[in-house]
Amino acid sequence: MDKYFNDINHIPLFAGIEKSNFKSLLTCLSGKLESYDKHQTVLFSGDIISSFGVVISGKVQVIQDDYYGNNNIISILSPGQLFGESFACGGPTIFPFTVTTTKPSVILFIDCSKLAMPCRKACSFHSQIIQNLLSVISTNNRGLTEKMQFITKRSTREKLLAYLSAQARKADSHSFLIPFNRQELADYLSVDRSAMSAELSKLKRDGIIKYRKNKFELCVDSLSSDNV
Amino acid sequence: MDKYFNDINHIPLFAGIEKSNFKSLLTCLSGKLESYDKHQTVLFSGDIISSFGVVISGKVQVIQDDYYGNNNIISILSPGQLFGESFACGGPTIFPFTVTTTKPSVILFIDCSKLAMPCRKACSFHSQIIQNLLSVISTNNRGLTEKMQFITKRSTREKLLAYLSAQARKADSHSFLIPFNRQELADYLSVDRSAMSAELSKLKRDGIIKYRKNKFELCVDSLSSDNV
DNA sequence: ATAAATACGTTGTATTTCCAACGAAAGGAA
DNA sequence: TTCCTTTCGTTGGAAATACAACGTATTTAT
Repeated sequence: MDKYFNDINHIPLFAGIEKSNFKSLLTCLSGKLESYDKHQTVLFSGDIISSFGVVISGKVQVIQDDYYGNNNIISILSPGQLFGESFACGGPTIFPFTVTTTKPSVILFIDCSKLAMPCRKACSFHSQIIQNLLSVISTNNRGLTEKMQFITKRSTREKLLAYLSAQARKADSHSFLIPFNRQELADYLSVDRSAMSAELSKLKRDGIIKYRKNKFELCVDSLSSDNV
Repeated sequence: MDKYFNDINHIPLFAGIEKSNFKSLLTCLSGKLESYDKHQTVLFSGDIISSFGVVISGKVQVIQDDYYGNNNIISILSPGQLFGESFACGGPTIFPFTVTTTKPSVILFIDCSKLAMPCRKACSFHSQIIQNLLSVISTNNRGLTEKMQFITKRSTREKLLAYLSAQARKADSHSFLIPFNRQELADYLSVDRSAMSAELSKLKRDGIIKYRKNKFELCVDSLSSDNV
């Protein structure tokens, strides 16, 4: 069991937790460790969950099977990532996705209701975990909110400009690197890659942006609202 | 001051908190009440915040001014709603929106770092608040995730079908009511209203859905993945 | 170094969406 | 009732997107 916990500090949920405290923490939260083979189902869509999962090792997929029987991959999770947290933390809720392993995996389940309750021992790491969980969910939230701003734009051009200007703002510079290649950027903005590529060319031709590979630059002299 | 807190139980963050405990709770969390006139700025974009706001009375707007100087309304908040929570709860963070009042408003600010810490009095409502906050943020998260599933579809037809089948699943029935009129649905799915209306008609003509006003029905005999 | 694979831009066509405008239907107010 | 407002569906033209296909550059593997 110990072997799994060598790098718990790389897991955002356990940031700032002493490794020596970790076992008692698990007891305190009644964490449950489960092992799965490849292609096993961890959670079924429709399950009512009050605990969330932490991927300790392996790899799992979160899948949505819709009304028409199509399977959509919602996300692919690597060690350190959570699933079900925003369902379990709102009281027992129906979980609308199916979680399956794509590699042999070890998963830690933590009961949400145990979390918020102050434990008898008033352990210091207890409040740390709560803060971490709040932080993880909040970060997730910010990511979704930000992405929403881009995707809700109607045209590819607007989506690109919204995305690029947000990156420029973050970098606090006209020029900046983006962490995506073209296909990934297209997926992120949910547009067609080739159409996006064409639109990028047009933006360049129009003198609004410059780019080369994943280095982009917003042209200052184009900063009028006409372009958006 | 008391006048503001007559219906704190309608505020999700304070669900389950006894009104009699409320004052000591505020002390415990060092909550700060602030009053604003109409059209005052509550938070400036770029502010570093470690506390979030609870709209007690009035009405406020959350606005994003982008790189090109355009103002986009992110959300309009009524009493009981929060802002800044997913920024403040991830440690002190730069807040990328501007918050302004559109009516005279009273806002309660709560420091996030005070929340997670167990207080000296080990008050019971403290853990209740944490659970509530987790619940609020989680619910927000679920809403964003769900909406994302619809909006990331490429065509209006797919967006509609994804949305409608999700509603059908929630209602656990082929027929169900939706809480939007056409314009609101179009805004939610971020498509053009008239184009959406046309697409709805086409879906009806194709025998895939039936609808009248805001009552919709998915036709069972059309449940093949060909339509999606 | 060579070959294979991947990433990227371009183009043309078929679809789809947007946008503006209009009329019909439904609902509310006087 | 009558008038006014809002909601909704429809249509047509302009614009944008998706999709498939292809050539080139760049990267990775052998």
